[in-house]
Amino acid sequence: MSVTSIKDIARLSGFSVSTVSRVLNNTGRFSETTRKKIIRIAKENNYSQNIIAKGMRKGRLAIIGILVPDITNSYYASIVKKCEQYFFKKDYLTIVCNTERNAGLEEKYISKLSNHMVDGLVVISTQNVIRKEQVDLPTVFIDRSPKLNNNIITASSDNYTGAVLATNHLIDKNCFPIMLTNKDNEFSSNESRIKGFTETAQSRGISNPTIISTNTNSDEIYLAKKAILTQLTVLWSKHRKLGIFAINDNVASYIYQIAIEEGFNVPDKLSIVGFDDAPIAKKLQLSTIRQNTSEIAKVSCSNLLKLLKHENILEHKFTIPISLIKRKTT
Amino acid sequence: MSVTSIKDIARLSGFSVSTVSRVLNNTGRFSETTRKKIIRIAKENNYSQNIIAKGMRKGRLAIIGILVPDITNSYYASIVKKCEQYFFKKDYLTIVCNTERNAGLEEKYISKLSNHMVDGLVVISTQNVIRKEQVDLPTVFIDRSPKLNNNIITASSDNYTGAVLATNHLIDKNCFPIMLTNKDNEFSSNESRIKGFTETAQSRGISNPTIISTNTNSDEIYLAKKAILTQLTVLWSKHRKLGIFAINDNVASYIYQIAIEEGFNVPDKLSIVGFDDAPIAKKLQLSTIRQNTSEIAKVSCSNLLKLLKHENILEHKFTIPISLIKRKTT
DNA sequence: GCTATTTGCGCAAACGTTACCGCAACTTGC
DNA sequence: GCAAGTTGCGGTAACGTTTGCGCAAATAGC
Repeated sequence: MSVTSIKDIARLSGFSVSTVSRVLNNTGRFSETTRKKIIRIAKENNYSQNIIAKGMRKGRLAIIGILVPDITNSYYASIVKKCEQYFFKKDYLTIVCNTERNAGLEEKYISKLSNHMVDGLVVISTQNVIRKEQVDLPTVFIDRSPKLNNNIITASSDNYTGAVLATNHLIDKNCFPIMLTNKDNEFSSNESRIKGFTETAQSRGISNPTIISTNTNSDEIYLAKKAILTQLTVLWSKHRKLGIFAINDNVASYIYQIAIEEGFNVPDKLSIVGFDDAPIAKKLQLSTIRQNTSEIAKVSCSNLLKLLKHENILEHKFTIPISLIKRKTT
Repeated sequence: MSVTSIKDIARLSGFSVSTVSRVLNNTGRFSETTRKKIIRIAKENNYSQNIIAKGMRKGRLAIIGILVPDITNSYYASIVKKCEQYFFKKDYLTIVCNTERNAGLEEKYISKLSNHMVDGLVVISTQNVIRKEQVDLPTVFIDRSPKLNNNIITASSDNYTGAVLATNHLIDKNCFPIMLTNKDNEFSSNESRIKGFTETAQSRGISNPTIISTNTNSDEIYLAKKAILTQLTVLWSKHRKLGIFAINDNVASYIYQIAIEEGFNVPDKLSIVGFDDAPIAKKLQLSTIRQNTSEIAKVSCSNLLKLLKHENILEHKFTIPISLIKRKTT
């Protein structure tokens, strides 16, 4: 029930409020007998600190805010979960905000989180809130381009190398490389992957690799089927074996579905590499580029906490290694 | 930067702290000219309320805590997301806690969330923390058996009817029904489904439907393949067509994978119905029982808020309708 | 046995709000 | 023009902590 305050414990134990506080926080000076008595009475009365009052005094509540586009996406969920667990071990709780990539919502969330609600912020993959956020809170960005600003902390996968790995793998398997990516490629991670794809293909003597841009939202991608098939048909007239590097596993699995429906042999006629190593990739045995979400989370959280403790930050841009997982689609 | 306090605004505007507070909260009496001046000065100085101080005064921070086994699970993620969005619309923020179904962790989270950190709690599918939770906070339970206690609010899918729908559907398709479920069926949702499955089969004249219990964790289920295959082979010797009702879509998709690998024709030789309508079910075109996560979230959140406002709660057990989605595996 | 240090504890301010209460000044009603 | 009501505002207590300061008592040093 804990309706008891520190005053009650003081009254019941016969000591002053300050002595009780010192005992309970194990700071300052008090005798062993005093300690035992106060602890006993506190326990008997089921006392526990009022966190708000403590926060008021300390100026902080020990909460971290996470802005994430959509917790339902397994890649984001994986990062958020690991951040939450990391923070909890360090005695922070985590407020999660689904922003839907909606700038208006983001602003609303941020203004709610400001004013001492949270100690710091983890922001995953949002575009244009940067102005607002810098106002207030110690922040770490995940999946945002390191090049945007020099004074903010960012952590993201090594998207460029991921694309290099995928592209080389496809070419090694004698595929003509095709990249299937988002239509709205405002995300720097996308840019890096396109760059890695193009440069790798060119370095392997393929001057004109194909890039297909389409809407890749779960629902919208179903509309792109015909257009994709047309492009594939054209390419098959020139190349025996095609290799698709998809922007994520969701898209890759969709291509895989189409291949099964249409009877294209995978991987003999069409090879597929996804991105993320989401559960679906494991389930369908898709080859993919694994993003190390544990490491992304760990780097982000540890550096945010350093920021909060005003420790020296050695670097501001963290690039997390990435790896190729070979499965049945290549 | 908002280092400004209400006192600064009072000083700068020439009014008292109380007048400023009244204007800013739009309570009590003040003149229009006063209002304009104070608002202007507050804006100029980029003032915003210190949420902790306000919380101290009000006794609450307007935060809700959610205990969830694992945010990485799409069914849970979907519920958590909708709760978060619901609460945010009502001006609450949401702290998310991944409990991993670990009783020790649950207790730790709950004790962190108590002491005025959160106004209320949403608890998803945990077993034995009920004792602890009842101590403190207004709580809504999701996916817990309504029968456990009469004074707590619970919301869960109509698992019984879900099982009835699935079983009838399989029998309608001339399948001999098999249920594939968790080994540790401490969850009431599981019990209800088993009951629905058994009773339906019996009512359709099948007195001995098969129930296979195994570990259904993502990793562990891979170990059960041989045992499952053995059972299926035995049953095929007696029945032309088998129909598996799987405890969730993850398990269903695993069975589907096995069927493809082993060359069992789906749905002609083996039909499959999953549970949840997770993304994987849509992707693989699995027939399944859809849980209405939106409705579960809505009912849970709205009733928790009623509890917080001390409104009358009309009922304490909410059972959310469920539906059969027919796709390619039946 | 006297000074110097340490120990144990209490007082009170402060964190930034909100809200009750009271009091002028102004307005209304007749 | 006077009583009654209304409006606009300020003073201040309170929410439950933590913490700097001070002081008496106990202990140590020699």
